[in-house]
Amino acid sequence: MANFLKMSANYFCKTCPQKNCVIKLCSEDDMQEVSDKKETSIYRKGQVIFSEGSTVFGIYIIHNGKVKVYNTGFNLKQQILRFSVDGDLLGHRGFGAKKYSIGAIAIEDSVICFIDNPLYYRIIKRNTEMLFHIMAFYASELRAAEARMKNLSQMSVREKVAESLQIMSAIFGKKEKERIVLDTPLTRQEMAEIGGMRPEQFIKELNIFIADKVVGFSDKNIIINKPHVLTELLSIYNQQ
Amino acid sequence: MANFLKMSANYFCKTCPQKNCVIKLCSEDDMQEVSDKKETSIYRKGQVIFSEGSTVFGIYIIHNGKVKVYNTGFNLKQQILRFSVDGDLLGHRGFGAKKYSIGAIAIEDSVICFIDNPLYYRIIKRNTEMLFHIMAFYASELRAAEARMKNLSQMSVREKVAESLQIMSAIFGKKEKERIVLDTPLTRQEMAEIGGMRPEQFIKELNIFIADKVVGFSDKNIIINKPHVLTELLSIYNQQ
DNA sequence: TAACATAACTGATATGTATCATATTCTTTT
DNA sequence: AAAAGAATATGATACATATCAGTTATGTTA
Repeated sequence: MANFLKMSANYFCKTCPQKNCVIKLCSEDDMQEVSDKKETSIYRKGQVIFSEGSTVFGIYIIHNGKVKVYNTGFNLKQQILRFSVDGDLLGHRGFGAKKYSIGAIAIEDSVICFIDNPLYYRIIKRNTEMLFHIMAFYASELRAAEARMKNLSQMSVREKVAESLQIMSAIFGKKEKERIVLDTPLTRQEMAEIGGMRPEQFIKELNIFIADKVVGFSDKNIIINKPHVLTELLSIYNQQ
Repeated sequence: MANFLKMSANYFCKTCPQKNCVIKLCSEDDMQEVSDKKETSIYRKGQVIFSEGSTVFGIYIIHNGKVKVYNTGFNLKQQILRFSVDGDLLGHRGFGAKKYSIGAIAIEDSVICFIDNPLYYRIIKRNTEMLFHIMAFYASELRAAEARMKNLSQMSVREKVAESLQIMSAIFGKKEKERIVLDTPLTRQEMAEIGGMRPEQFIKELNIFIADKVVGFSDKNIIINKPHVLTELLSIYNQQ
């Protein structure tokens, strides 16, 4: 972990380059206190950050990296609820609860800061701007969760695959002219879990998109050749 | 609306009997200010409180009554996201947004207080206890939404009907010994929309529960004769 | 009370989805 | 480089669900 020690010099909140972090909305004093007391760790790809049923001790903020937030159903079938990326809060669903109802796993090497509850509670009491930002974040996540709830119950497998591709585009996509390259570490299984599908279903529909030239491959990456086709397919769900 | 004027005497926050209202967590001064500036209205059964796409001006609190919160999918298929009852916040998903992404309709005559955003923002800034209560409420709603997201994508129609019956029990159920009487104004269509189903599906599965004596009728009310059968059927989704 | 409109219910059928079995490709390990 | 294991892919089949058409019941209005 020499790597960790070398990097940790960047983890003073004041000089931290992560501009999306909510701690940036704190007063100078509070930012200093967080800087002193937070614990910053590296999570390797596949490593568990917290798991379903484990105790809530505080809140996490992603310095950099990517995390999948999931929930295990019966017979171990998982549903991916959300991806969290640089600057995102993580574990905020646990606010006011004793145990996490969901789990979080790093899907690439990630640097994540942890702030314990007593400190977190103190700073949100004192920093209105940060607080409003967090409340607005909760509200937007609630809207997103409910929109997906409706979508999952109404979409066909084909549409779920299209939506999953769009969600992955937002997280992993790199634009190349018209095309979007999905450089993602996700397995087909995990891609299927975004839309609550089986891997076979995902693969079959994906291959239909490939036959239609909407999607392609390059260096084993999925390439979305015609993003607008997906957008049109899903437009009936996204209007307003 | 003479009825309204007569009742409005009860709507001074200080003397209001609604103990679950978050305003009860405010300071005396703030409660007085809310009491003066809020607008209390009666919504008749079926009346729209706010609709999808309408502008967010503030927040609602249910003095008494019952409200369905829904989202319209394509070809007008609706998904009921949640029921809100006495003391609940309503419209809080709109926090930080310009427009509502969801709609709310009274499903029985309801008395609802409205607080505009400037006032709401002022009081949550100043009242930490209220604020923490609201944040915990957001977190719990997020957990509930995500749990239902998983359930909707994994449950069979039979299980969705069982879950819908449980959800209705929590809102409309009156316990009579072992049995639960569902005295609800919901149509079959609306019951189906709780679980994202078609009314035919709901009715068919409901009748199978009736054939199995798990559910029955009395005075046109649905009676859940054996609540434990539903609980067992859903136990695989609720463990942890 | 009759007529109408809405809601509730039933059955048949087509479509879509889940599951299983198996084949192929890729990746990792020795 | 060979072998083993994992991930990906494909096809066949059974099952569940969606949809449609039509019937019965209920409630509302004139």
